Amino acid sequence: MRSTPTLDDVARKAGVSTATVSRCLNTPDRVVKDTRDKVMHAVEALGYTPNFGARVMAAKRTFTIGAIIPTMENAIFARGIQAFQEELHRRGYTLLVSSTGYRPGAEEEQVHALVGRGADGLLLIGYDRDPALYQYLDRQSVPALIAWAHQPQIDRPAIGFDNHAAMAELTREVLARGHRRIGVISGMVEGNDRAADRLKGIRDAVQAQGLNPGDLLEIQTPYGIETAERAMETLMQATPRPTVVMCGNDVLAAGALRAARLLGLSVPQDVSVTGFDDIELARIVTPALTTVHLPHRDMGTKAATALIALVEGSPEWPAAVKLDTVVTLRDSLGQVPAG
Amino acid sequence: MRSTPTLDDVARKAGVSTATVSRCLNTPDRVVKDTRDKVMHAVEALGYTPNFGARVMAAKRTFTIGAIIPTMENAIFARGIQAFQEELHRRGYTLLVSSTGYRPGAEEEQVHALVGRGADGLLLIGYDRDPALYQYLDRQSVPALIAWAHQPQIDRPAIGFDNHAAMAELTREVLARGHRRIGVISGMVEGNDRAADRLKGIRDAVQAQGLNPGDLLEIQTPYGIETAERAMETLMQATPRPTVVMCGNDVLAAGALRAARLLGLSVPQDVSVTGFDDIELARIVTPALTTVHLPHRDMGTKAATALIALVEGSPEWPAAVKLDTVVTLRDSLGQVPAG
DNA sequence: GAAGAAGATGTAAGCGCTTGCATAAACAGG
DNA sequence: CCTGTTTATGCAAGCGCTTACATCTTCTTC
Repeated sequence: MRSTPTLDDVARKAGVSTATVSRCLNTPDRVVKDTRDKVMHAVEALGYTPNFGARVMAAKRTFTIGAIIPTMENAIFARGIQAFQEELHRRGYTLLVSSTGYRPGAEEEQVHALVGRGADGLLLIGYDRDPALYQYLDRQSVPALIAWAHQPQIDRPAIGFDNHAAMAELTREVLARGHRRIGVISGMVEGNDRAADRLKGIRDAVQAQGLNPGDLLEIQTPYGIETAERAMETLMQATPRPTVVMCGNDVLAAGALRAARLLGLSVPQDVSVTGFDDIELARIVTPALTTVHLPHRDMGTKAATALIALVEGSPEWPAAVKLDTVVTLRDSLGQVPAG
Repeated sequence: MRSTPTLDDVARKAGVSTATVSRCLNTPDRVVKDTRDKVMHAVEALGYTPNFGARVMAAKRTFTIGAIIPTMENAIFARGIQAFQEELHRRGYTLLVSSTGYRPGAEEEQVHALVGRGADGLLLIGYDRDPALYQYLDRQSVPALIAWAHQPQIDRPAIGFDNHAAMAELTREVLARGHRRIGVISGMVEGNDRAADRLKGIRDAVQAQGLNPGDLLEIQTPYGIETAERAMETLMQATPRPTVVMCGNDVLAAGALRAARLLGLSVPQDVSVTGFDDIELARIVTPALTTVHLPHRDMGTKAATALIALVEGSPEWPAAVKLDTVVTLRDSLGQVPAG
């Protein structure tokens, strides 16, 4: 097993110094064409790839961005991350993604892994994490951009949505249709500020209407179709039954819809269902979901631009950017059933 | 901006040599508890993280696996990759994912990036790629495992499904229900052997039945709900109309279903639809999709085990492992309509 | 209590690359 | 043809870490 060729091998083969080879690869115009050809030829012949570790160590710059997301299974992140990566690529950066699988402690691990690997910047989801992690990032002076969330009062670069306001707005639509018995299927709020904000949005909107948030029938459950089905079954056993079930995201809503169908309930005649995110799923299910549209791709692209600006130390970036959301009315939300 | 602390800083602060610090971090049991505490304390205080590049360079081993997938947007890969990552993590490896977005040439780029970054092994999707890339990997002696595909005649470590056989089996079910006018919505087959195999599976099964594969109404389209809708609309304009539309995957099928609904056609009374993959989507849409079930998570887990074995130079791994698929009958496939 | 074994720690040589500085080559102008 | 520039290349010092080997401590054991 011949070991992989090094700069030195190339240099020797091309009959030049390692410095020249390095320059050929990094700043080709500082090398005369003739030499460059010789070098490139040697590179070709040897099948040489620069050793990234060595390069980083010597050059202090990696053009690598890391992203840590809770899970890859969720279309929500997939969408935005894909756009994020596309924009990064366009700008000459490489994206490395890793996921925590909602495992506690995993995020810290991944941050260390990515930072150690020389990531120039990090994309993180939501604000909610151990302050020590922020400290660590500051100390390492690795810029981090928070995405999918927006809390203007927190002074961190972020880009996202006002989950609270968006869900409150959707709730007002629900209330306007006469619904008063409201079921809620929320994601787990612990360590997930998106889920927490959405839940709070419902509560606050209900309260603003002069109703008692304590009357909400809330269930928290991990994201997933199946778990949502279980939750829906439970909610549908309450007496009197909720006339609407608001879900923390579209995946949960899809599960709720499915459970309703299996229970022989029709949506929205017997019970209404709402989602959040407006992923493709929302338009595929029957009936189509009333939900909150989030501009995921747009966010991904903007996040890339912002993070690069941060990394390259560009002038200024407003601490927190808020992207607009749109309550999107479709068939799954109807008037409260008579009686 | 204080620069990030190095092994040296830690050593100085703890009053030991760098070698001791390194040992504390890598082989703690070779250091007496007392010293270890001192060192760990210094590490803590300084917020030290080892520089990965340097470590790789010195140690030649990264415990990093790279995966290159066409896209993250597709639940199909997401599922398997998530399982892959979970297993890797359990075994002490870190997964770095990057996606090509079906961009030609992107895969090569990513392979170089990952290999340069010291990936110990790579997970690649499908067989179909420039032979030069395989050569390169061999030369660098970076083991690569091919997933999501299975071609026993090719002597490369792989784990996947027999897409051809599976689709052929599904086709026989379709034929058994009397369908003869068959529409096909396939993914783009160029550079995508999964799509190509599935398509061929249909053709061969049709031919085996004594029919003419040339009579199939085939459309190739990029993956996506919308594109599938367009394709379905086109197919439904044919006269006589196909009585069944077989799709290259569940996402395409979901689009076809949606288009059918919009056209006022009911499934399966007016037209049947089949998918492939059996992602969650398949059970959520109405009617539920008849499709081919692929054990994605299982494959992800097994792929991790296999790749680690390859990386660690374990005895032997059968060149190509085939996982079983199951034709799963649900409501979207019915008997051919009368008349 | 001395000799030897076993264990803990330090020393220093790289790993492959970039880059400031020195040197050599090429060119221009008189 | 010589000097003064400009340009192309080489030299060599690290970058932060691991690890064989050397050295210094502790234990054992008789």
